[in-house]
Amino acid sequence: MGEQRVRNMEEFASLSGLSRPTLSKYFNDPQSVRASTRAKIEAALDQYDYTPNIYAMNQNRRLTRNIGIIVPYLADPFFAEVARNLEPLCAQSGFNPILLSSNGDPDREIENLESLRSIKPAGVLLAPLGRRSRRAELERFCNDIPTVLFDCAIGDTGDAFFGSNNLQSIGVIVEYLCRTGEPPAFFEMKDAPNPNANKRHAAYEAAMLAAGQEPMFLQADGDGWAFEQTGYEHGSRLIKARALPTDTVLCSNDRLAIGFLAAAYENGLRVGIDDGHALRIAGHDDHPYARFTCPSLTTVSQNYEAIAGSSLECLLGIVETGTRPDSHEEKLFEGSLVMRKSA
Amino acid sequence: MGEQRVRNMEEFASLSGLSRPTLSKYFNDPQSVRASTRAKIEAALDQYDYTPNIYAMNQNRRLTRNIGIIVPYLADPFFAEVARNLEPLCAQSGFNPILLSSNGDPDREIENLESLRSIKPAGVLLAPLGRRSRRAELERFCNDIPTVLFDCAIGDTGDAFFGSNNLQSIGVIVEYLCRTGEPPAFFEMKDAPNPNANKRHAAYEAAMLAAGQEPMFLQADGDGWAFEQTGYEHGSRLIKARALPTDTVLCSNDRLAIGFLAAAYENGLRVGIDDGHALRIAGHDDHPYARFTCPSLTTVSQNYEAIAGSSLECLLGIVETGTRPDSHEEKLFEGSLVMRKSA
DNA sequence: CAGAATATTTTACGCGCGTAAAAGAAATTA
DNA sequence: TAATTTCTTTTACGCGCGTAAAATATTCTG
Repeated sequence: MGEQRVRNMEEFASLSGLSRPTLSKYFNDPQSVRASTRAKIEAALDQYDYTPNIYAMNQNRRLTRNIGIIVPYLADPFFAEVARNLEPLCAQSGFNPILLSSNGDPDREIENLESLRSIKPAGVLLAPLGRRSRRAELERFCNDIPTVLFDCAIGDTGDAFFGSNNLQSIGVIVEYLCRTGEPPAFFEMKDAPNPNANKRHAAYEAAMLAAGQEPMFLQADGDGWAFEQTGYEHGSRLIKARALPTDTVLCSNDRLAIGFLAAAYENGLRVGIDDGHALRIAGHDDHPYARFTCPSLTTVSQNYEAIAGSSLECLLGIVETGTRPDSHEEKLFEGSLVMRKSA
Repeated sequence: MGEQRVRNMEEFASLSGLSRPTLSKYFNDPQSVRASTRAKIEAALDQYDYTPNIYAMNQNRRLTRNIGIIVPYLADPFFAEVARNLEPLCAQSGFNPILLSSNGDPDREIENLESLRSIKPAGVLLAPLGRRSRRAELERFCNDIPTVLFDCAIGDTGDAFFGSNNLQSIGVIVEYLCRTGEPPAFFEMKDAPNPNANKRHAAYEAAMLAAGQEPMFLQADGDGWAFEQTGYEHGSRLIKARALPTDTVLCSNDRLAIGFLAAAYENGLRVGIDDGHALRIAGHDDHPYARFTCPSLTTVSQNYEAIAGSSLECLLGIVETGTRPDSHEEKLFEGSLVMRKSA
């Protein structure tokens, strides 16, 4: 490929026998020049080593091709997986993903947004922290820059929101648990950082009432994003105190369930659906490791791909048409029951 | 804070009663102007809403303040954790981290490097894929741009390398296992994507010989990064075929061990160190979830923080002095035994 | 093949900032 | 207070590209 290094577009223009503005047009959109011209350019591109200076391009363009992606916690496998999938999708559409993690810290969330702002992104995909997010500042950002929220909604902030239908998904698993054994108690964080947790709380309550059962809540206090630890500690406490009101526990998410499973195991409680079980434990999300817990975790899957894919598609639509929707779109994807061995 | 929006440095200069070059100097390094001047600038910064245009800055600066970070697989908790820690460290030093994942694909690894190249980063931290990496292209990149490798070395490519001392860490756990029970068989991938796996293989062999034992290898074929799945499938096969040569298995990494644990559990094998155990399983890395497996996983910790921290420190040193070392530095951190319940 | 439609070139300007050199002002030293 | 050092201003140029308008060339249509 490239042998001779070319400094700038001017030089490359004369080498390829074309004018600089034509090349500028080509680099903005290869389809915008005649096919014969395009062939010439691409031949020259093959012969010489030249790439336009991104900074000079972005300085003058109305719109960069940067897409910001902000997740609340990168070490959470759910978000790592989403980020991993989003990256190539962006690239395929000719956009440049900028991945940032808030690390569970509302200040960092805002810092990330401000740092994105200075990059003049075409748009951003934001999975907010949730209840602790600084709402006013988020809204100000969304007003200035096309932003699609996913995973967790903040009122009707942002041009659109894509997430899971917690009402449906919790409904499905509560119904399943009630049908196949004792009705489940609901294990959750007392101060959940994420409004999804509140929705799941409400969904559980509704589903239990619908099944003619009395809701039972088990609430752990614990801070931040160390869900497994919280699940383990509070789970141990409950088991040791024999404070479980039923033999079935539905955890607000799989990470809590993983911790609870560890607690049950260490306290010699046999978890599962086979005869002689002492406890059934179910989760929510279909975490990448749910398949490998002992026993494997019964849960409700979140449609990761649909959520990530739709969010990006929606954002790119806004970016490419250049018109922001006047109404806040919102779409919730249904979860499906994943029956394994733990419940 | 900022009320009136200021377009450019020129305008901000006149508003703050200073000259543009002085401001330019300030934004490059606040310490380079007199304290009284700095106070004036910061007062103005408080009063008006102005941030320099990054693109214009980077266009003309010899050096950007971008640090590229490339990891082989973002959904691997080890790398997610490293990335999560690296981000704020960069920011604290006034650098801007750009996080990219190779997703296990050598082509993407090179694409990521090329995409970084166009951003003219001050330096990059690279955890390469390993054996599948395109070595020649990596080296070309490292010649052009200050690059520190971590986790996995590729010959002596890069200005420096920071990783784990596999010889020592495997030695420690092999010695422990031999001392406390039957000598371990070594469970690994047949075609490991990562040279660390080869080093661990050799380290196991050496440690076993040193302990006067015959090395025993259990090799799974499986592709890519789905280690848990591979560990589970091959583990099930071995257990069902009663093909384990000893009651102790040392897995090349924790993710394999997590899969193996699941296989043992499903096949009714009691794993652990207490009396009556059928199997002992150990891992390597101290994966974030190793604490929560059933039973909790005995393993050797990698010093994540030291590896990530030292790599960044080294890179920033190179960047800030502007001189690249003439010899390839290499530092290996020792792992420490983490005794839990599985072995 | 003429005329219309479309692409390309030319020309010219602007973006927002870095940077260098010389001149001027302020702070420090003796 | 004068001399010296240090910092700031002025002036001027350049970076690599976007973009607009008018002139020119190419391709398409009938």
